[in-house]
Amino acid sequence: MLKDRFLNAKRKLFDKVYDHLNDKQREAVYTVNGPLLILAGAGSGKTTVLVNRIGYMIRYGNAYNSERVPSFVTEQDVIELENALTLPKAEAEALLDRYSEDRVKAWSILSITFTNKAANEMKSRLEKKVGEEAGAIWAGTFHSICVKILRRYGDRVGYGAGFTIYDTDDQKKLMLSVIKDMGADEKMFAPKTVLNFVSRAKDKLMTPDDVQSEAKDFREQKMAQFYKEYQRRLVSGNALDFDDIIMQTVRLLNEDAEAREYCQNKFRYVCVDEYQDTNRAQFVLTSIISEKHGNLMVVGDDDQSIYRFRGADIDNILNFDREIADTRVIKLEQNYRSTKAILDAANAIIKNNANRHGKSLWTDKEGGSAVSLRRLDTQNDESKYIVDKILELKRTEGRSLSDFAVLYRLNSLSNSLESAFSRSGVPYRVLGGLRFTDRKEVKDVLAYLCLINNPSDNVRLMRIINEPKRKIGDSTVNAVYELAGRENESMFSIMRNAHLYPSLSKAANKLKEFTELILGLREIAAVEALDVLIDKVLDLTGYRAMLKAQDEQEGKSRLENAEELISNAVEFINTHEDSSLSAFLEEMALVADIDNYDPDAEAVVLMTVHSAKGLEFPVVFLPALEEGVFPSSQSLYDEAELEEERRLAYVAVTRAKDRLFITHTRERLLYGKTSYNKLSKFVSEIPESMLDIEKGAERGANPMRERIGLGAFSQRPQAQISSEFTKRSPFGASAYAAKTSVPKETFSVGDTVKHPVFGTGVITGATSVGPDVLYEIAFDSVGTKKMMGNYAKIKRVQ
DNA sequence: AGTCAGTCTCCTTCA
DNA sequence: GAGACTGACT
Repeated sequence: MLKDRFLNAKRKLFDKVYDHLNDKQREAVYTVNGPLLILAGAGSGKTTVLVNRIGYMIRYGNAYNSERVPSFVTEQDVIELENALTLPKAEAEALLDRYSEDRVKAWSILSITFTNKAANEMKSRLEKKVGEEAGAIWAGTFHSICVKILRRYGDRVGYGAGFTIYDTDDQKKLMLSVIKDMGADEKMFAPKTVLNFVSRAKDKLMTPDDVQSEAKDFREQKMAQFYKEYQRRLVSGNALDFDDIIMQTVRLLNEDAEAREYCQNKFRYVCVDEYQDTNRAQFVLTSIISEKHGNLMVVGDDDQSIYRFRGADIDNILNFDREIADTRVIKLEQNYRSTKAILDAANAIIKNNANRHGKSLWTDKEGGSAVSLRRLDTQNDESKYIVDKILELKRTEGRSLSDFAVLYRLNSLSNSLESAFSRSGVPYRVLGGLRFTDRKEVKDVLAYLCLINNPSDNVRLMRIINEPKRKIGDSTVNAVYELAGRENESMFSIMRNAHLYPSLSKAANKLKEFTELILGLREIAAVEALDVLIDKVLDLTGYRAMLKAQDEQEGKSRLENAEELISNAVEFINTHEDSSLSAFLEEMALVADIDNYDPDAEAVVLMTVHSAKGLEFPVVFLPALEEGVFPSSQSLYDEAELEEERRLAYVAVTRAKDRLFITHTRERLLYGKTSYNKLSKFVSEIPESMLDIEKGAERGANPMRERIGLGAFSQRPQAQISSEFTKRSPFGASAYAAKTSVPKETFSVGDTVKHPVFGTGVITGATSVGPDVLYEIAFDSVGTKKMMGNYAKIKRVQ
């Protein structure tokens, strides 16, 4: 009796303390023990749940679900609890402190995210919620956490504590030398392709031997060999690439009992965010760490899994509850971000995917403006339409420029938008593009620092040995490289003794000079602070002088970038206990960009849909929703790829809070080719009743209409058809054929056609050539042919 | 060693 | 169509 009353009152009071959350969110917060999968739809308050859950664990342990009644509890206490419902929240919270159970120690929590940005956001929100104790939580990215573990135990799997991390650029250089040294043609095997192959293998924890034994053909055999040699060189240089950071940590935890037990004992509670983005290696990693205590919580949204191309395995989230026994699954489907009109459109799109858990977002808000669809003639018209619309909404709805975002599938689509914005003088920012640490000058200076830190780093040495020019040409570098390989020494040590090698005699002095420069800087590094060191590097290597000598604009901004590194160093010294050179280099290797996206800056923001994931904007424009662009042409004939594109479309639509504008164009210049694309199938998946098709907008080829014999533009008033259709319509505008200068039926990418000789095929390209169209047609039996529309005897196949 | 013209490629991205 | 890259030339 008393027990029931107590438990009841306690739980009621908890529900009051967390009454800013909905039922599902609260259920997630209270579920502390055991495996937990939270399927969090877009805008469903995922981060709030994560933060509140950790706060709850630390403050109350498992109090809500506990069935225990503490022995001290009297009827008085129960009455106090029952009456506490009217208390202010802070007092109710304090009262519940008395009934906390198995409180979780902050240091036993491991919280993993994908990006530094997310990790930092998590840290600062935890600090607000939990206070000082939050500092003890291990919150970081997969990579930063694994590096921490490897710095401690890496020697058990052959990595000295001072290991270096290779970025994509370093990897490319290393792989190129592997391919060349193994006598293969780098045109047949592009380093990028081989690296991608290696990266996918490492994502799945496959060693070179695993890959070798599974190789399907000669090509894969060969790439497995490159992988093997590439890996050998990484290890001998005490270096890891990004994928190694995860894979070698898994290997360490599998092979070394002490390291495994350390992690398993320490991290009693493991939380993983953005779980739909994890790859196999990351799945295994989190499984091992949480194996002992079984408290693994993962949060994600299978409908927002958009990183297949970089190894993310959607099966991790789809099968989590099947792979891990007794998993509790909680779906967060209430959306607090978008209007009903926008959510309905998003649901209409995503429900066409077969491979998903199945969620449907809802909101208790009613209405909202319908999603707008507009068709324009060219991409310049499209850009102008967007700019004009923004100015119009700014005027009529009093919106700020920071309310608007333009999200596109391809970076190259930003060009025409950018010129429209700058022509009209509307402030805008393009996100993405070249990152700070990707700039050549920044990489060069970092390469100097790496070499100072670790002189046996051949890849970095080759990067800067002749930068600025020291008259050490390729032939000399190659000679050093070969000697180093033969003598099994680093290039640096060969160069120090250059005079001993006859083949280097001519360059010996210059090589020696270079090593002395680096050794001198090493001495400076030992006594001076980081910022001073970088300044000296710029001076003593002649790098600063080189940039100053360059033509004004370019050199000046590049020098600014290089010097920005000094500010980074100062910042680093101020915020880190260990401000050694190696600690700084590690930070620079792991931290992508200083995140400078300021959501309040008074400017329209332009970015890819991928980079917009996790963000939200009051008004969103989605240009180029066309077949072949979005969905991209590479995905048109592959169901899994197409589902991925559909998820991307879902992400795009769910970024919008109030208004969504979709546009497409009659013709588009892409990769130097004019293409005529149909409206994206994703837009066709939205019921017409949900769309506000603006005057002049059309739905494109609708299979239903074609079947019943209506042209795609049959509803279009005749008067408006004039000019833009005197050319040709991408939609097979047979109804207007007589009006156009091209008397023949026209086709667009994706159409199936029949040729009297070659049989059936699919249009893969359509380029306007004077008054005619040059089609590229992939025939089923004879491969791809190019033919002119006016002369080719091709017919549409239904 | 540096310059220039011709060639090739081209999606999305984080650590 | 732009940018990266290559190879030949000075």
